[in-house]
Amino acid sequence: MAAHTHPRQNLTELTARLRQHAQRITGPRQLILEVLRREEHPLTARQIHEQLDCDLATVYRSLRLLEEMAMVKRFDFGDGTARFELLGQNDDGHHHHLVCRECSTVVEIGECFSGNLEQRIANQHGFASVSHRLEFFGLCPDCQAA
Amino acid sequence: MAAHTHPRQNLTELTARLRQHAQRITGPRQLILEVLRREEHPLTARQIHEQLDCDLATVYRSLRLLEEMAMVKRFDFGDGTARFELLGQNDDGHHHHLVCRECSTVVEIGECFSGNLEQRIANQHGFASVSHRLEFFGLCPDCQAA
DNA sequence: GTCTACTTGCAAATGATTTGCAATAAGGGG
DNA sequence: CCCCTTATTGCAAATCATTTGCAAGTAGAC
Ligand SMILES: [Mn+2]
Ligand SMILES: [Mn+2]
Ligand SMILES: [Zn+2]
Ligand SMILES: [Zn+2]
Repeated sequence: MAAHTHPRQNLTELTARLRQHAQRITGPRQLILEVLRREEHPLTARQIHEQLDCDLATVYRSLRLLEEMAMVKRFDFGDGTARFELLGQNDDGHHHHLVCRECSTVVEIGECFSGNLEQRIANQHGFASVSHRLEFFGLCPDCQAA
Repeated sequence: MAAHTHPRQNLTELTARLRQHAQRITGPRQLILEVLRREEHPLTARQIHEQLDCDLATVYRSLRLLEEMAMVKRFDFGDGTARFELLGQNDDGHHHHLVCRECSTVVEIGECFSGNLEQRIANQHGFASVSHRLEFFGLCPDCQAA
């Protein structure tokens, strides 16, 4: 399956990755990875913190580190709060979401528009290493009823 | 031309729109519209404020009002700061940007992927009134050289 | 010109995220 | 297993964008 599948890696594998980057395997870091490993949708730092027993600042610092190590990916739903998802071993994690404007339900979206468009835009303006950020918003089935 | 064209409306026209919404034509509101009218790229509340002589809070309040009146559109480049563009009379302002990751240069992009994809995603998950937010990021010609 | 509701300025409050710093713990070497 | 150096943590304070309470000011109707 695609990007929105649970990275089925175990903690051992994850700590191995941490070690590779010459980082220390600390309690908070392992716990954060465990929490993320169980979720299928991106979590906010606060949501992660609620399931843990360490300082919020530590959660933020760890997430930033894990992001730099490409072990987690940051998403932005435009509500001023970052969300994070665990990345698989050799996964760049590029994918999108469909978010309910009413209840914030999240649906993982693997599809994307043809890379053609992005390439054309890059060429057209002489930009290099172009990437994009795309999220969909709408009303989920439940919220349409209400 | 497309969405990224200057709304060539004059202030009279703009104040007329304000009046339609039973809002008062105040100094700050006119000034904000004047500032936005001269720009071709989205501006932050702070940037607008720098060109004015009223309180920053007033700028935020006015922008929110103008947004609700569909006279300005809010954009999010993922840097935690909202940006605003003036909207043309009957323009929903839907368009995208290509932003340099290095110097923040902005290029207006009128193109978009086929509405087909959006429709398919909506149907597939039973969502209604689906819209999307899409921005491109890359290295502009200048920043590639350096 | 008067009157009233809508607006503004100013200061304080918010909320997410970051940072300084002293206390603490991880992992290599002995 | 102990020690030592250095990375990491907890806590509190600082940032930053944006919002909000409130008293003073003003646009627009009469
Ligand atoms: Mn996802
Ligand atoms: Mn634009
Ligand atoms: Zn919903
Ligand atoms: Zn650039």
